[in-house]
Amino acid sequence: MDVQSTDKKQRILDATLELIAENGLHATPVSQISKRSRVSAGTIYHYFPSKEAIINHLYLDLKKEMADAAFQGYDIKAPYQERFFLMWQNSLNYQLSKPTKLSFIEQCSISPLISEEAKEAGKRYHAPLAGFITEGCESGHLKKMDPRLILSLIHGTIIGTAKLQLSGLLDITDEHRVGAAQACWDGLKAE
Amino acid sequence: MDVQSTDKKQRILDATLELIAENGLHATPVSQISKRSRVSAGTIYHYFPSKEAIINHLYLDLKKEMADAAFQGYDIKAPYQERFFLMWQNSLNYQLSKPTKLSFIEQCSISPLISEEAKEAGKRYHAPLAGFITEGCESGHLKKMDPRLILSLIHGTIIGTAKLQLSGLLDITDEHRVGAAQACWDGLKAE
Amino acid sequence: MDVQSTDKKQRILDATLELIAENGLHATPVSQISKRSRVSAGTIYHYFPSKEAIINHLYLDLKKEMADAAFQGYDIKAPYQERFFLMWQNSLNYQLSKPTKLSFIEQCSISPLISEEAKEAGKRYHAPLAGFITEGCESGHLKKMDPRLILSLIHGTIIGTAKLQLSGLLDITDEHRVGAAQACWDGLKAE
Amino acid sequence: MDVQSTDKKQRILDATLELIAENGLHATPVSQISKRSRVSAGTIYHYFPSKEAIINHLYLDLKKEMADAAFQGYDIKAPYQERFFLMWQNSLNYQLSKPTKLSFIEQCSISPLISEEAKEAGKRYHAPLAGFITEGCESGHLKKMDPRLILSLIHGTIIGTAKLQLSGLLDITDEHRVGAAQACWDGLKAE
DNA sequence: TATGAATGAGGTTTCATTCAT
DNA sequence: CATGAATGAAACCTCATTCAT
Repeated sequence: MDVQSTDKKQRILDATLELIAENGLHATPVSQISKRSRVSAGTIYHYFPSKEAIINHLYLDLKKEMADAAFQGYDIKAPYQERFFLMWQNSLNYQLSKPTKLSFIEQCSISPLISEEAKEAGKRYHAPLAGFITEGCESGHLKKMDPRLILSLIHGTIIGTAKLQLSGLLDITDEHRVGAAQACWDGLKAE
Repeated sequence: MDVQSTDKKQRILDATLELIAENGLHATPVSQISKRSRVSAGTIYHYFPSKEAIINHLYLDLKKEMADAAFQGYDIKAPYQERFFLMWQNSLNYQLSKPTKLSFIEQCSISPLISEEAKEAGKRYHAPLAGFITEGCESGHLKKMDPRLILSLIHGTIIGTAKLQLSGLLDITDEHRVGAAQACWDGLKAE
Repeated sequence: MDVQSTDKKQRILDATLELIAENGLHATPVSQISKRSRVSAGTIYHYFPSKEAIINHLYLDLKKEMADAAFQGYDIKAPYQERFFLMWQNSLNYQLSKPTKLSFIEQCSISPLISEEAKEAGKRYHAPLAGFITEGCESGHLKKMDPRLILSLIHGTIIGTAKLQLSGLLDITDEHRVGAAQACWDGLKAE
Repeated sequence: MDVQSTDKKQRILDATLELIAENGLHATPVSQISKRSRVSAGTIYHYFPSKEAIINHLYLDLKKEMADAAFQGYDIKAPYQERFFLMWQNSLNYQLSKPTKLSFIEQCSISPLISEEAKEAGKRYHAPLAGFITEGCESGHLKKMDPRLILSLIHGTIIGTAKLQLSGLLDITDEHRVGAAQACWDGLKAE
């Protein structure tokens, strides 16, 4: 696949992401994706077998991107708490800087449009994060709870904070970021 | 509106909720709502002006129900922490016992299908909860953070926990409930 | 049929006339007729077997009314030309004073909604007018042309003048009325 | 737009015209237009944004065609009366040879289906005709009446004559044509 | 590879009419 | 007689997908 091709495929994905974030999963016909991406309807079907496939592809791309974002600047030798804060902030920053992506993921993650296969693959991207939590539990930095529950609680606080900004209810300042991360840590750290 | 009528209206709402939880906001045509509710398509439009109206109605109903559920057994004279745990558990129990409702709300809360008007009205149901948080901040039981941020963090932990069960990743036991609630409290209580 | 009944029947006819004049033959559902007439949908079907029947009834009513209107103040002993002007003016005045009726008739007279039977019956109301024209031809007051053609030409000038006002293009003053009637007479009188 | 496309668009317009003339503005569903034109329902919406748009387009097409037809063989150097007769006959011939078009226009000209915009545009096609009338008034060939009224009277006699044939009441012969045109001229010429 | 006209199944909604009350 | 909730056929229109060019 040459540059031209990669470009078109990406434009299709970008347009789909934007439109679904703007207008919703429903209300995003292929014809609009075609217009926004400047790729003809026929060509879209050259790159993807169906509309559903575009969405599943996008879903996986984003899942991977989100997982990767968390580890930006990660230093395995840093103290556990420091790494915890880094990853929490990384994740929140990602969500805040790409609101369309949060909107898309939230709409799709429940929808049956996403195949079980894609959901399964999406979970695999969580493995490093899950490992980080397990490490914390075992090393005594985190409470003795099921790591999956801890991960969900962390994720919940990040999404909760990001949605607050997304919904326009509160502008998330640096002070809010630090406070929220601290609250999350205070709740999960072993006493 | 007599009993018969109320019944039909409710059947329409129930069927819509179930179908959207099962199949997604998209992929729930009126024809299916008609079949599932055993109310003819024409009659559906006798009770609601549009499909959108059904969904908005449902959204508001659920928002109210969720807000009310939180206050079940609320005793204003109980200690603050006790009330905090009660409401956290109430909310989680609600989400766990009505997984279709969580699925529906999560799909809709971002979707442009929900009118700004309905979103606004939905927020009003949060007022008592918001008041409870503000009280905690002012009385020194909770950290000095923006009450809206605190509320979002609490909500995030509840939804995060509930989704964990909904996705089949972990069966939430009583022990998990207590642990998660405790973590939430530990993170937000004034030290 | 008592007064109450007559009243309801008339209200149905009046509402139908108004609505069709306002919104067109299409775009006038029975539900609106019901609302405007303050007669329930079910009751409408007590008075008329179908929507089509209402329209046919209305059509015949108006045809008769128009024919009658032409002869208002008719004096058989008056000179022919005087009677000609009277009837021309009567007819124009009728159309100008009841624009909804002109609008209705123009929309229906071609439509296949009007049964052949009703059209036939409508024509019978023209008999006196046709007789008046025939008389003029035979007495040498009018040109020696087919009376049906003469009647159509007269009718055409009246409708043409009335529509001019109806369309808002020109406000028909007394001077215009007289001028148009004179032109019609000048065109048809035997030289 | 290639020949194929033009062809389809025209077939849609032709089918719509025929069906409305036959069955009325109401009672002409898109499904029938699709069948008669041998263009799938979906494709119809590729060429026109709505059914209303088809009808408005048709309306304007016909208005232009009618206006153009009047001037067929027009010779500016011919005497006024000769030009008057030419245009009157041209217009009548047009209406008689295209009865579906007359039926369509008569049904639409009042209907609210035709947008104000289209009505306005339709009127512009009358400008040359209006100019011809004004010229006659100013040159002393026609009576000193409002040119708009004169035009309406002429139009009324043409439509009246054409409808006579359309309704099957009288077969319009050449003799009738000449007689009617003469009557119209006699009525409007300056004495 | 790329296009976009074409398709027809299926979406939402309307409506004339009926019937239990 | 009167009502209006109920119906389901059919209206208008959209959309994922295909295919001739």
